Formats: sequence, structure tokens, C-alpha cells
Amino acid sequence: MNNKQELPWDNPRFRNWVAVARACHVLERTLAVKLAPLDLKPAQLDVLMNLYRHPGMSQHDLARKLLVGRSNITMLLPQLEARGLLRREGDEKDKRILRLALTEAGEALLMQALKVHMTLIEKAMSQSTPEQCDMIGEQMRKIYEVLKEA
Amino acid sequence: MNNKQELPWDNPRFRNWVAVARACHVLERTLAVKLAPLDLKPAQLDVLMNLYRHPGMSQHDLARKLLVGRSNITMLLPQLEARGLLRREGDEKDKRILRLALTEAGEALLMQALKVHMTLIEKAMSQSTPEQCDMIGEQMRKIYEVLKEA
DNA sequence: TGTTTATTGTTCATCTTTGAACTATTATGT
DNA sequence: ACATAATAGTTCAAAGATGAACAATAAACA
Repeated sequence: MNNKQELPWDNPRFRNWVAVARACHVLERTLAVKLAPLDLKPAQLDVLMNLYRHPGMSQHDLARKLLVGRSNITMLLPQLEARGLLRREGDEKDKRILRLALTEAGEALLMQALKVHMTLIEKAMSQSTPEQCDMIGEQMRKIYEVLKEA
Repeated sequence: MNNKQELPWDNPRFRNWVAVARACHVLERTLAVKLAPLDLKPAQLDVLMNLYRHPGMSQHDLARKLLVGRSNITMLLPQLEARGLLRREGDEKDKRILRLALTEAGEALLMQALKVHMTLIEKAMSQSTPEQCDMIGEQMRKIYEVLKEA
């Protein structure tokens, strides 16, 4: 008597998503190892990347971008600020808000870290054609849109 | 003077991988919320899934499958064992090894959790055609192979 | 056999992440 | 204006994950 007719593993979407999750996980772990010489963790690199692209953003905005809680940001930033990698200055109009920006040193370290990250991603995705790669990105952005307000 | 000629964000592979990571992250977070009613975390679901598919595996094998340290498994299993979801019994031939297997209750809870997981994945990947979905899985499995021994 | 090396699982200290409660500030509605 | 809501950031305790050191067992090899 087999009451497992509809096992998830028989479903392509399920199996394929599991592969996505595994690939993500292993790339994240590998990145952590490769970033160690720079004394930087993946989470910290995410912060630097976002501040580079969106200078002047608030901690709240940053938390939303990174999909983490605000308290996480509060715990994360002082280390980076103490290392002189970023600045926090209060907004003029709204005294609740702290505006964030990279320093020169922060930008310099980011560039080093990006080289590491980039090399790793190149290696990982070297198997895909540009068309496949773009299609993957496109689908993933759709998934993000579908899930972010659910 | 622009010395950022080769910014990662100009590179399709980089941008597309960022999308993969974000999609993974948001799906994981959503899954955690949806699993809460079952009093189960994603990491615990991973354990149950692997024990279902590979009954009798050792803690070492499980750690390798889940891409975590052995100590993580040691901390994780007692909770599940105390809830009667899995069994640990020593191997006959090699007294170092603990063989793991789901109980009836564990399997029952797994089936409930899989329904939740499956529904979420269906929703996420409903935008992709079967061909796109399979291609994504195929590429991700390649990435895993490339990175796992690096 | 006896000694050395590897492997399995645990312990423990440390670091991260999380969410709820809290303070300070701004927005809203009457 | 005034009371109420909402928002930004912080604090803190609890939970999770990590890696090094350790005990028990097995394997390799002289």
C-alpha cells in the first residue's frame, strides 16, 4: 500500500529548487572561506555592496534590502564603523534616521572583496551560456517578486 | 577618472547570481514562517527529508549532505529525538557510528511539512515553464559539483 | 602484536541572528 | 494644539551555527 503517490521528489519543481538551494548554500560557504583573508564575512560584504550602490540609505532600508531584522543591522554596523569602513550621520530633517555611506577605506576593501566574489561566481556559472544565465536571473527575480509580499 | 571599469554589476553573471541568492533567501525566510505552525524550522525539515530518503545514514553523512558541521547535527538531533520524530541506534559493526531513522511520527510530520514546502515552491516557480525549470535545476547541480570540491 | 593515524560523535566557548520590548522622533487625525 | 499612530534605531535575552579540542573506536602498518 503506497500512500505516497505525490511525493515531492517526483515533482520537477521541487527537485530543481532543492538544487538551487544547495548551490546557494555551497557558494555562500565557499565565499566565506575565500573572504576570510580580508577579515570579512558574507553578511558584511552584503552591507558594503549595498552602501556602495545606495549611498545615504538608512539602516531600515538596508535591513529591508538584506532581508534581515533591524537589530541585526544595529549589531553589524559598529564593527564596520570601528574599522573605518563606513560612516553614520544623522539625517538633517528626520532625527530618527542615520544615513550610511562607505568611506574611502570601505570602498577600497569592497573592491578587493568584489574581486574575490566575482571570481567565485565566474567559476560557478562558467558552465552556463549567457542565455541560460540571463534566463536564470530573470526567473529568480520573478520568484523574489512573487514571494516578497507573501 | 573612473577606475571602476569592470564593476561586477556590469557583469551579467554577477547580477544574475545575486538574484539567485536573493530568491533563495526570501524563500527560506518564507518557509520558516509557513513551517512555524508545525513547530519545525527549515534546518529540522532538512534533517527529516534526508533521513526519509536515506534511512540508516550516520550523523557524519547527514552533516555532509546538509553542508554543516558535525557539531551542528549533534545539537540538532536531540530535540527531534525527544519529540519522537527519529531514532538513533548504534551500528553493530562500528561502535562509533549512530544510525539514524525516522519514526512513524517523524514520517507523518514530514509529510505535513512537505505539503507546506511543496506549496511554497509551486508558488515560487509557477512562472517558469517546465523546460526553464529543468534547465535551472541542471545548471544548479553543475554549480554544486564545481564548488563542492573547491 | 603494538603503535600510530583516522574517524565518529560530543562538548564547549564564541560569534551570529532573531524578535520582543524600549526610547526618541515624526505623522496623523480630531 | 493635542492625543494617538507609526517609524528609526537600540538593547537584551534566547536560539543557532561554528570550529577547535576531546574521548572512544577503528584502521593502517611496522
